[in-house]
Amino acid sequence: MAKIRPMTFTLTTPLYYVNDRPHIGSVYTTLAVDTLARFKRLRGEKVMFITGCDEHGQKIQRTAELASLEPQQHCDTISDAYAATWAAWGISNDRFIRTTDPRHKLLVAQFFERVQAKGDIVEGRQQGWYCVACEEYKDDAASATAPDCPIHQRPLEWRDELNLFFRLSRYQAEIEALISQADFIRPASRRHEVENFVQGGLKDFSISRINLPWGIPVPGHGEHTFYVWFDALLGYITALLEPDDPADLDVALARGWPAQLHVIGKDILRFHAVYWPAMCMSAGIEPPQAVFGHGFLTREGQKMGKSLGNSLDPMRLLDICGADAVRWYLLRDIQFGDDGDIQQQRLLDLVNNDLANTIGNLLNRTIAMARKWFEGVPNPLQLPDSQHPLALGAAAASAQLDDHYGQLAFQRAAQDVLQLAIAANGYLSERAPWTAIKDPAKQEQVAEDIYAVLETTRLVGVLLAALLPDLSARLLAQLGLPPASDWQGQLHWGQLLPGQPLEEPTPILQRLELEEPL
RNA sequence: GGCUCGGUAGCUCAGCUGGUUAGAGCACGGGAUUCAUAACCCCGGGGUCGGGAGUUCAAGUCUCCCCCGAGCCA
Repeated sequence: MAKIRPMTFTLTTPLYYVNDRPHIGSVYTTLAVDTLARFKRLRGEKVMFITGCDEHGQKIQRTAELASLEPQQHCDTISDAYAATWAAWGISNDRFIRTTDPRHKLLVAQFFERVQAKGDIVEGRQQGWYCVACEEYKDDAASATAPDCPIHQRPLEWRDELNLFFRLSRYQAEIEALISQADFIRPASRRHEVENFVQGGLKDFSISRINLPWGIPVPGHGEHTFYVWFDALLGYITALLEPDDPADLDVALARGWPAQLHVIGKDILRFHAVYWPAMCMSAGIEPPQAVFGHGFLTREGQKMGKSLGNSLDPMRLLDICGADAVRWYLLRDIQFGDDGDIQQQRLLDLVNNDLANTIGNLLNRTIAMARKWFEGVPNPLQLPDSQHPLALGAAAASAQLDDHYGQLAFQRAAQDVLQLAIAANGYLSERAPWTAIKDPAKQEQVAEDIYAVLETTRLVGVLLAALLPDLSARLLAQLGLPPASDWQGQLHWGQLLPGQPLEEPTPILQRLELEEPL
């Protein structure tokens, strides 16, 4: 069955909770989504890449109080830190939405009205043990005396209040149907988890809190504010608004809903794959088309965290290693979806081997030969054509890359490009132009070989554009070319201009050498 | 406690519906080479595929039990 392709490919990172400054996990998610967004753009699709911050809830209010700040001040600070982080890493997001945006509040109200009109809002009494850090009720028995949150190791708080409930239970069948679609929840391993949960029977969940000033007021329900999770995900829709658009739900939806893909950490899969689609259905809005829950990062085998003091500061990492190196390491070495372990030695090995030695040196050595023997791109009588082994290799790499990006298999996509560079290096040693050039009768052959390898290197640069935008641009610049912008045109074999002069090469990436731990 | 997913070379992992001497990258050792960021290219060592039993002509690959780890739900 052919799916109708919407005009806009909307994809999102989570809206990061402003409880604390950005950590490496958020960077990881965002880098992955950035890569996918760049890939889609290179493939000629219109992309709407959304990220932002989720800023309401009791946890934020308390964190602000502890710092003697107004919640809004606190949110501004952290939110700015996120925006600055993305700018520093060169993230190509089209939107940065904050759930404290005035227009967001209006959309939440409109959304709520729709859900209420549908008869999906009821009053109920919520009793139980609550973890503020999770912003979640736990299943501990009411008779427990002083339970702790198993995740946060902090005391749970007893709550007994009147809340508004969303009648999630009404959507049991529809949610089951939705998540049974093969590609709705990925990776598949996590789908079973959600299926299990849903099979257990969906229960209505409370969507409001009383006595919580730091939240969006529930229209028509005086003292209630929305539970963070009810308003947060709507940020994906608010984000679609153009700067001059009115705060109107339908206008926003027309700008690019449904989202094609929500990329999130595995911990919030249920909210995105169950609660959120049901809320959309209730409001008469199409649910998102897919949710991908990736794994978590550890560091040298250990969980990262304040308590262990082994967190990896993203800004420091960026300063020391650079965005290219970190992007390469995280996306090339960790299967997206699985948990991954960050190891400093491994990072150095891979970055130095793959980027500096294999790809960087390929460019360097090839340009050096071209300059030395041909004063630029060689101009053989017969240009290597699209049947040249390297041309075939490049075409194959490109096809596989498409496939792998489609599966969010960044690791494989990275290896596709790397393989092409390895093939080019292998071709050089096989042809040994440095020997052949000594024989005047072989000048023509050398010209052909160098042209083929230079052209392959160009394609390596083009294919790298989504994964390593900066390094790709630096590589192409040394071939006298602009950054890759359109794969349709730029992936064809044979675009290097014969006879074009080449500047003296400079390493596109210095080998990393770290004396101290990151 | 129930369920799910893992346990394959020193490290990180591929191995689809069972079928030639179990693979890759990194690390390590050796060789070749000089165009190049002491880079590139080639070769090699190393694994009783968590343990045990079973099914089969044939099992990392299927079944059962056990051990270990992670997760989801209670």
